[in-house]
Amino acid sequence: MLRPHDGRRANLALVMQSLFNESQLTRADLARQTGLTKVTISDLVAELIDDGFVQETGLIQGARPGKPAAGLAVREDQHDIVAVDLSALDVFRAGVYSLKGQCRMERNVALAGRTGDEAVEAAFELIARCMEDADRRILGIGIGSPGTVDAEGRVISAPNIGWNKLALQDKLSQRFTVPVAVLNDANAAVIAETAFADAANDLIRVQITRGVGAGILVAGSLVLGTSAAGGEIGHVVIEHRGAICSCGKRGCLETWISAPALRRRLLADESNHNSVLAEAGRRLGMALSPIVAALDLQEIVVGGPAELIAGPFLDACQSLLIERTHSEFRRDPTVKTSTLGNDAVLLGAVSLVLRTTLGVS
Amino acid sequence: MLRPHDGRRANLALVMQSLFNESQLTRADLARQTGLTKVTISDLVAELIDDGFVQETGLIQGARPGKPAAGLAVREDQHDIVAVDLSALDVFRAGVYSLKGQCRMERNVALAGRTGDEAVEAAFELIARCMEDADRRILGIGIGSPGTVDAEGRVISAPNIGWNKLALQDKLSQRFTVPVAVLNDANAAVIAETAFADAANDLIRVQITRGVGAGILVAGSLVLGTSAAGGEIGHVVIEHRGAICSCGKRGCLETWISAPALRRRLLADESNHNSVLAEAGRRLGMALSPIVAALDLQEIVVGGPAELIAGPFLDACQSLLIERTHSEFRRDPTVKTSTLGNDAVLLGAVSLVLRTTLGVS
DNA sequence: TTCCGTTAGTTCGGAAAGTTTACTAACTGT
DNA sequence: ACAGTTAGTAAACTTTCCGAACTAACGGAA
Repeated sequence: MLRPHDGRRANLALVMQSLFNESQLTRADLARQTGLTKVTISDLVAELIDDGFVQETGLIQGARPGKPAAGLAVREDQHDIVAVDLSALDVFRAGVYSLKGQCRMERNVALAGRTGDEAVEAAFELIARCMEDADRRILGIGIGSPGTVDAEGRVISAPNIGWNKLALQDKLSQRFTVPVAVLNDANAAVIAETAFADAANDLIRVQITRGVGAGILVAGSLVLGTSAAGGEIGHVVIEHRGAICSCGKRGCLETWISAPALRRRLLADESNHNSVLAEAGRRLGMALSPIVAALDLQEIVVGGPAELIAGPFLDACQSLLIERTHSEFRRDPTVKTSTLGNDAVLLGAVSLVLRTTLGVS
Repeated sequence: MLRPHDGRRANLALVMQSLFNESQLTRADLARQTGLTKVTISDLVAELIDDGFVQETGLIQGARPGKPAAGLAVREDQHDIVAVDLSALDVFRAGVYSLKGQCRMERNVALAGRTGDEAVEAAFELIARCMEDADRRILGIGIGSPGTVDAEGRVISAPNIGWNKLALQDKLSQRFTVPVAVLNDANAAVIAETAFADAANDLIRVQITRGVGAGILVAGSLVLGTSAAGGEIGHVVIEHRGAICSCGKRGCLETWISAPALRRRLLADESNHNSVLAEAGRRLGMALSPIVAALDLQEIVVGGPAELIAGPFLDACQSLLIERTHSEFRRDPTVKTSTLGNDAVLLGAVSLVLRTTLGVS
């Protein structure tokens, strides 16, 4: 159902989105951009100023007739966001971030082999520490979790931490008074690319670590999938002659290009460093080409160890992708390394909170 | 921007959607299903009855205490929809359809080699004939066109018919007074499967004719893509050792499994009928497996000549898909033939009008 | 047979949100 | 000085939804 209230929220989000896109706007600018009337914009802006999300930045003097306009900008000194990355093997990372994605505090906790409820407890304590140390109001808590996470923030299955059907978002919502949002780590990372690295709105972001996962954006929306397994491309068989995978199948993408698999291959064939990497890049391209064509993607972002992916690996991946999907009706896709480094998931958690609370993406 | 009016439209759509899903509901049922209050529902229903979209079907007598409820149902004798399929090689097909997808009139026109503006003219005349012959108010005109079609209903490129950047939707809107919506044929077909054949909301539908195309639904939304080329999987290279394709590449999916290619292969190897078909089915499975995994799809629908696709072709496709994407976290995908036959695009055009005018999908 | 509880639906007054219209404020250029 | 232009606000009105109280119609128990 849609109450008048929801329309208001959508329009507030529209204003915030415009203000996030440009560094400074006037009420008149906002009216023109959004299509709402000046009156409504004034009212919306007043509410946003009241809530501390927007501030006036003084009069804008211009060499034009008419009353000088009052500048408006996102206010960054009132609210912060707690972002959490649970995807690393041995450490839970968290931080207090500004609305624009600047890290203001960092808090980590070593996992030391803890799994199941103990790991949940560790995450709770880490977040509580962030909340206590924060010196501004916390807009919300965003979390990137390993495993499959459904639309309600339940971790359906995360074998490495031993989580099963864990209602993480619900539990955290009860414990903390601010909004909480949980997302799969790869999905968090992909929204970070659009929010903080100017990536496209139709995008796939592949993360290469111990395994291989991906997050997919279609028209700016995350692909969650029927079983919350959207983007899980690590266990697609690329060629049935490959090595046996931990999942039981043979020749999964992970057996070709996961970081450990790649390092093994490099050790086994030290003289042909580049050709080993290029071969792996082509394998990734084989997996991606049907996806790129089907979703009509122009941009692929890859995250992972730079010494593995930057260079021959991505070059070969892009070449093969173009070779296999070139069409006169579409621009050829480009394959880039992520510029967000190790913080992609954390920034994704920030973006997640911005999405769910302010409607900004 | 979102005016109060838009919220109203969304709530009207919500009511219509519920009424489309079940054959009969009461105002009280609608209030419970939608979350809106009885008062609002009564108001919305009154408007829908006024506009001829809903009718009361008499009191429902039940063995329960309380006032007997008045049944409500979608009214089918007031509005019809004009659906058009421009995707066939030599004929433009059109029809007048009821809101529930029943064909009430059929009108076709032989193309006789006409292309470009002449073909546009032929389509206009065909639609005009349908509008004149219709005996009920026309809710809208829905069109499935070959080629790439963008979100504004412009045919970006349809080589066979000689159309380029043709603002088909705009032109038709100016000529006819009712809403017009244009969609790519494969995209029309896939929304028909969910609307009229009970298919899932996450779905890919592959059409095998002279070429190979697909329509993709993610969470009920069509994948249009950056260049309006979403679903265009016909020219993904499956194996570089294949035949040379009309697009210039080698080993495109079309060279393996398009209807003409398949028929050629069957003729060339008549003794191994089934294994030729199974081999082709596996090729389709190779193309689909990364897509199925990435989008977490559980359902694949294939349309095309039954003598080619029903049987070994689809069996092999499904086997290979499961072989390559099986995961303990996901149900294995099923591959089905379309039950809509040659009318998939026409029914998709009907569904398109229902989507754009009533918000029903 | 009466009366109470239950369910369906409407009437009425009010709150929220956005619009139109008319206004004030403050500047540029002639 | 004054006309034209742009930014922003004030007041009245419209649309839309809701809560509370109401009417309508039924089954079942006293």
